Amino acid sequence: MRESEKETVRALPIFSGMFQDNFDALLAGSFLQRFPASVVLFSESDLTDFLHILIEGQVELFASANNREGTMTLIKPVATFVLASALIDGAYQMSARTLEASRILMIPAENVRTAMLKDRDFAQKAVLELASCYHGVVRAYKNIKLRTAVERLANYLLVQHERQGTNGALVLPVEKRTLASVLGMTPENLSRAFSTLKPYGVVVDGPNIVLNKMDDLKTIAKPSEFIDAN
Amino acid sequence: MRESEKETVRALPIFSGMFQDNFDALLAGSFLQRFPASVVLFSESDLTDFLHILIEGQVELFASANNREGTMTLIKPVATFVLASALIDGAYQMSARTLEASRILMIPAENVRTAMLKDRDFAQKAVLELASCYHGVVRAYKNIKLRTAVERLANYLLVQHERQGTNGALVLPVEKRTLASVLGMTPENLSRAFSTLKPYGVVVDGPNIVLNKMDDLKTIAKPSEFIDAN
DNA sequence: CGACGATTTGAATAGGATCAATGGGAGTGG
DNA sequence: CCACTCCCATTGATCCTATTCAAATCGTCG
Repeated sequence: MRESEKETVRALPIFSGMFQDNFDALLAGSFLQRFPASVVLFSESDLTDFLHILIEGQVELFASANNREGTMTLIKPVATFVLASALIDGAYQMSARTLEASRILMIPAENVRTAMLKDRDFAQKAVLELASCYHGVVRAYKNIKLRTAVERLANYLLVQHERQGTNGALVLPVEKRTLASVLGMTPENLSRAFSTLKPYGVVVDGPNIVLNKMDDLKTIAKPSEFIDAN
Repeated sequence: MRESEKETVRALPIFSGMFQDNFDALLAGSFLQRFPASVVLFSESDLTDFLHILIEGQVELFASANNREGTMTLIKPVATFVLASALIDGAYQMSARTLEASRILMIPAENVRTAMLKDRDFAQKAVLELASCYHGVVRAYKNIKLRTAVERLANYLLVQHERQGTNGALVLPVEKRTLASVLGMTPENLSRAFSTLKPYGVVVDGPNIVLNKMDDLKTIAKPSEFIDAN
């Protein structure tokens, strides 16, 4: 890993308060690796060797069962993933693949567990991160259990709209087929869900979305502070 | 709290390795409270005042949106709940109600955060507990996203069957209406799912279930190590 | 140009929910 | 002890949501 990159990593919130010795020990045996798009990084049954930190690119965490496959969540830079698995020392529980060419910092799980014990600041931040991830999955679980497909899409659009500046338009950050999987539906059904939202002022042109009737859209979406990410 | 009860609590795995001073500080301001059945303990929007530990009884964590309600998970003694919320110092994110008369140890969330910083053994165990809860929600999320209602029921029966001794029979530990909510379906649909499983050797008599064709049941259930709890 | 994959649309089907009605305990009060 | 009530569970009928299968369009890339 280059020195400049090491400094970038060092500046990440989760590492920023660590003692230098502990940080160096944590990164011993770590490496920053480049992956092309559409590469499987690990499978849910693999034993957790590394805590991953996505520096650049995009990663999908997904799961399979029967013959079905579903997106668990999308990871965007800069963020850790599979922290829980790295702490528990078992299987990853989720599979991962790159959606774009990506750079990923891979830290031996063993080092993470050691650092948790040695460095109080790191332990504190890792715990908060983990608790936050927990609430993230809880939100996703509520989302799919308590809402219909159209409601999930409507709320997704509202969240993206806010994140992208609340200016009446937004751009889908992923392919529609991936979005469908994130929202727990088939690509065909996503197409139809967009059609259903047309009377609510949702205009679709490829990845470009315009929201013309925010009030109507919110009426059908019924957004909830405790489901939709801030 | 009585001395005998305090000792029971002290012996719980999550506390067993704590220094006595830290344990005493953690329990300062805590109380063990009795609740009758069907009482709401807190709502998802409430600020997290306490880490809860269910000593006796049964508790349901649930969530609401639109006009719908869904069970997130059931808590059985002895187990902590809302650990993540207690660490983050925000809203509970889930609501809770007793399903039976219950005794619950309530520890001020502030104390938990302090203990995490002061006591390494407690911090270590709390982190593992949290990571384990995280994987629990991930499993639930996979379960509902990748399986049909009948498959969820079939796998639920297989898990309960193992937990209860793998002797060809099991007893449902909750009312069917609650089970339906846990499995993400309506009570009517649960009834029909049981009917669907009849040709697979599932005989239902109230809460008593007999499994006569384990192989057939497994064929339709397609159990997965990474979805179904051990 | 031609192949491939993403997206959309249509038609048919399956999975679940809703509404309504009935039967069956458990608990209550007379 | 019995009648009554209430709630759970089951069953039927119907409706709605979402998936599947098929086909057409479109854009990208070699």
